[in-house]
Amino acid sequence: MATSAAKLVGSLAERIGARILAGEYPPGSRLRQEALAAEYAVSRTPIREALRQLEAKGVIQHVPNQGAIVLAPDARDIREAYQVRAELEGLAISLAVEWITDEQIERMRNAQKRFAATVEKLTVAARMSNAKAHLKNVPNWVESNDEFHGVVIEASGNKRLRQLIRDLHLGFTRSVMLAALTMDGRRMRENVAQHEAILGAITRHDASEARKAMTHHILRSGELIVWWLESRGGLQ
Amino acid sequence: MATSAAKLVGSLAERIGARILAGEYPPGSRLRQEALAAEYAVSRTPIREALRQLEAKGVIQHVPNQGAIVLAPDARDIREAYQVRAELEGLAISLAVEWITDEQIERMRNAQKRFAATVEKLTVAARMSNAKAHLKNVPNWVESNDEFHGVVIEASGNKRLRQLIRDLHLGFTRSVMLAALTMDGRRMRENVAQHEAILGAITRHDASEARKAMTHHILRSGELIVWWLESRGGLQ
DNA sequence: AGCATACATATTGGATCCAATCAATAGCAT
DNA sequence: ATGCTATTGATTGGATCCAATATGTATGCT
Repeated sequence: MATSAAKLVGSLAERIGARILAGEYPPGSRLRQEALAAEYAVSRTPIREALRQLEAKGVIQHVPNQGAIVLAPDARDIREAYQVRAELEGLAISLAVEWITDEQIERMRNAQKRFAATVEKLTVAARMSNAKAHLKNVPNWVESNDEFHGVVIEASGNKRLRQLIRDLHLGFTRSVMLAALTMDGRRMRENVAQHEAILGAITRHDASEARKAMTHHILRSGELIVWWLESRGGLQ
Repeated sequence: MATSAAKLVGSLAERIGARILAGEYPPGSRLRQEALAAEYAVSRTPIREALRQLEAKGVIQHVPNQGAIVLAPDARDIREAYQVRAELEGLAISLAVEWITDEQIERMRNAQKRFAATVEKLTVAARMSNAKAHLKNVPNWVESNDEFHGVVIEASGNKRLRQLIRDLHLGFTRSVMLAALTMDGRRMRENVAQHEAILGAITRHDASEARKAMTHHILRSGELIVWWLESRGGLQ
């Protein structure tokens, strides 16, 4: 019974990776092959191959006779990754400026509208310490932010660049990032303003200004996350 | 008899990757698990895991019921990769400028001396169509060039950046690149001059100038390789 | 009680097994 | 001959097996 699904291993790696990102397999925890095999109703063989892929992508660490451990990046790792990400997305937007279509700009504008509206709601939720309203709006924050950045990367037309940026995101449990980025009203509005500046520059097709705005935006977000992590003693 | 070597799979992936880079498994060729297993005197299991790692790193492509194929990047892929590499090494040097030690600058200066000397010999070899002298000097070209760029990346102090740049190099059979870069005296001297400019800027600790020189240098090399490939109908 | 040692169990890692799929060849009809 | 079909052989892919190592627990000693 070789392969019922098209690419089982790839799909397993994706699903496991997603759950790491979601924090369901927390940083530092061990991934037992037998348990994963049972969970996904397959044998250990494809699980092992999926884990090797995640290892190659830097999501997990493989200790010789001990198995796979979800990596727990420290402040320095995050600072390094954001430095690189700022640079790559800076490149992306400087390329995108030349090739972006009006339709894509429109998508960014819409994403930005949703982003601003969500930030407004999150700000209110934060002010009233309304955890429920907060949780309800975080997915919208993620969606509109991803769309905004995604359009830029797509418009850059560089597939390799896209792949690298995507891989950079793996390995950081999203929930912790989000906590840092969606907790404070002032910082979130700062984010909105940065997006606005980016949107303005790209609309004017001003490559160098767009790049500057984008790298600044990402570096600032990175600093915020690092600050947040350090102020509460590490990730996890 | 679990694991005699510390990390068998990793070592296999490295060795197979090296041979791909060396062109011994040429682009487009199929990698048969059984053959590899025999070659490295192991069973198919660790081979399969190593192939999964290489797949995750973008060195090979995994077609569902057909196995692994060495990727054959086209001109566009190479252009994309060099665009990214230029950006990443640009970032690396702008960071390195701040942290580089005198000892590291000295290492760059030495590498540059060897590089210039080797280019001189290669130029003579090219002028006299002396293929033997050419082949004899290419390893020196590689070594001094790698050292030059390696010091910069090391001095950047960003490990993630280093990892990314290393992975970017995988998947391009080196021999073809080298052919493009070491064939013409004028281009090689241009390369030497670019290294000189980089060295000057980094010695003066001029970050923006160093970055400009580095990105220019790499973009130019990329163009040269693409031109070379297109003028002889694709890789391999 | 605290600590070290020894044993039992759990887990990994390579080898092997077999079904499913693909590639190649041979056979057949047009 | 050329093109199509069927069969054989090669190869992949998931499951299973067993040895080696690590982990966890119980036992004995100070």
